[in-house]
Amino acid sequence: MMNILESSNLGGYKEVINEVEHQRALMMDLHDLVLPILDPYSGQAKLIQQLFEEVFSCSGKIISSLELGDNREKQDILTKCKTKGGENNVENHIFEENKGRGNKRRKNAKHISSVVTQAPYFDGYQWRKYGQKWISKAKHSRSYYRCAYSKEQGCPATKTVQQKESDGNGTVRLFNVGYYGQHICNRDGIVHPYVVEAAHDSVAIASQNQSSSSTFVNTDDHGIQDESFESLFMVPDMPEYLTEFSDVEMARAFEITSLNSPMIPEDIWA
DNA sequence: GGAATTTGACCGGG
DNA sequence: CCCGGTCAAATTCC
Repeated sequence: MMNILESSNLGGYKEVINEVEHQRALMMDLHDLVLPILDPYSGQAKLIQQLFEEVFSCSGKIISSLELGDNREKQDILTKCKTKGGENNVENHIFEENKGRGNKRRKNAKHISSVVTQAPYFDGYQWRKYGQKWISKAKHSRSYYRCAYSKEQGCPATKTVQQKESDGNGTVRLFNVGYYGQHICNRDGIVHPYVVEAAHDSVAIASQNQSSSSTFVNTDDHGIQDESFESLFMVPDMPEYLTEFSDVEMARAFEITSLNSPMIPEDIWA
């Protein structure tokens, strides 16, 4: 481990990051197996949820700091090893320009980390969707979220979620989740799962967006059918942690995300 | 009626 | 000029 960290080649951190991400994916599998068999109303279930939450929080932080180290290292090497011209300042600009241009557009926030997960909505933060795009020839659209407290607290954190093109294994849906900008919002201001639970009783959250997106049926050559299934469980407004696992609807929704439910149209690209 | 989402427009970098 | 990130009007949801 230390050897890897100390190594000066570009792949050093990446290896560790990959391992942690793998660990994360395994934890997610475990999570998906365990949650359904728990009695949602038992205190035990809450405790287990909490433990999962903490584990994910930890690995998230590890990945985050490793990515930062990785970026720093890459920049180092980039500045040492010359390349063509002033062109590679571009990367530096992205890192520093947060104030340079006073205006909004374009990645003003630097990339923090990327995670591959089965549960892109479970990361302990609340997000609000602000966009969705079909990316080049990707099979799935990418959704854009910003911190739910971006307005009240000016939190610059954003994230993108895009389903990975499956690498043959058809049983698991993986999502690429990219995080940009550091959270500056007050964590105390964030409602915790258990509070939320008490606050509003169970609703069929997972189905609330279906109707509105049903207009999005297109028989183009671009697997747009995907979109209809994505809307089945891509619940932009849902709290991004496990919280609602205590209610049956939510547990079912997550089941859909992780298992290949027959209710979900097959990926026509598979 | 307010809040959140959807979706096409817009913008800017490469 | 294309691509992808963001805006914002329209729409939906509660």
